Amino acid sequence: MTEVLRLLTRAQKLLRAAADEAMSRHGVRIGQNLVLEVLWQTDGLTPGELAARLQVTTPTVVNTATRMEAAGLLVRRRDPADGRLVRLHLTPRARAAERPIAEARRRLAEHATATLTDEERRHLHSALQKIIDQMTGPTPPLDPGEHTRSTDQGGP
Amino acid sequence: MTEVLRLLTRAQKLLRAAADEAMSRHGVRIGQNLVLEVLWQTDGLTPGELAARLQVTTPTVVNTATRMEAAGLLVRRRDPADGRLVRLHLTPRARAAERPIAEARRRLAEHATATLTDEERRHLHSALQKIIDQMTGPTPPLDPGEHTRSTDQGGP
DNA sequence: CCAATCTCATTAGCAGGCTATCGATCAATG
DNA sequence: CATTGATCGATAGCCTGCTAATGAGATTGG
Repeated sequence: MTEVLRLLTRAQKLLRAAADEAMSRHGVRIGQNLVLEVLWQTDGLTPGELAARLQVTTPTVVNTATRMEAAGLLVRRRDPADGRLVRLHLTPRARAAERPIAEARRRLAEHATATLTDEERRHLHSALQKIIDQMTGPTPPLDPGEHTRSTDQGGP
Repeated sequence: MTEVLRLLTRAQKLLRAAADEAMSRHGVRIGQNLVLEVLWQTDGLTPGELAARLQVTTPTVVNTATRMEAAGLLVRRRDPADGRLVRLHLTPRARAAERPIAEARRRLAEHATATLTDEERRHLHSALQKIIDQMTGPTPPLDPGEHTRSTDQGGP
């Protein structure tokens, strides 16, 4: 029963390590890749917006952005209209990494699921989705609009 | 195609967070739980042995053991026969946590897979196993002796 | 027997995740 | 207009994982 959870953890760890190794060859770490995947589509988001899309906390994005800035992958610009906001903009270096990284990602996914039939992939997909629904549905950890609220549900 | 990987990551993250939260109620964090699960069965292992069984590196076990020692969950004893070895022994406090934590783990696994049929669980299990086999078998991520040096695949 | 080597645990330092807190800025209200 | 409250990024500090380098102790070869 709990065996499935162990397999899930193990599989995810292997995939994460493989992804990190592949992307590191292009100067991008696994956590940075998540930010890139969003910014490649929509440049100039704020840390908070990114955190919401990536389902991580704002400090995680802030720290990752700092490392990416040091690596020359993005720059911070204060929003002229709202001084609280910081907008993250990709550099040409980050844009240049898009193709090879997307390709590496595709190859990894293909390799990992190479021994699965299409039906097995569909089954896997739906089973994972059910688990996610079960974990997020009955006890929603996030309210739309609210972000990273604590899990405290007891009254005041 | 890469969607399955995303779902896998997301599911694992949700489960990990839920497990950590549940175990924290018993004074045990998620990483410490892994060590406990092994030591409950076989007390007095060394950090290296534990690392091998848990499929993590030795420093990870050493650091976790240090935190667990501070939390009063285990004690370090030098092996009398071989001064290089350190044996990790559980305290009564760690033994007392076995029941409630096993129970919490069981409940979590049950909850997470509650909406799956037995057949779906079997499919999920085998699909994950295939991915793990694929990631560990055909292309061993590390050659013994080789050190995946990153960011430089080009010639001399 | 002693020096070189090997084996282990530890330490240092990084990445990536979290919560809690701070400081700055904006918005609303008196 | 000034104060107050909300919002947002940044910082501090923790846990968990990794690699590389250190150091103490065992083995082995000469």
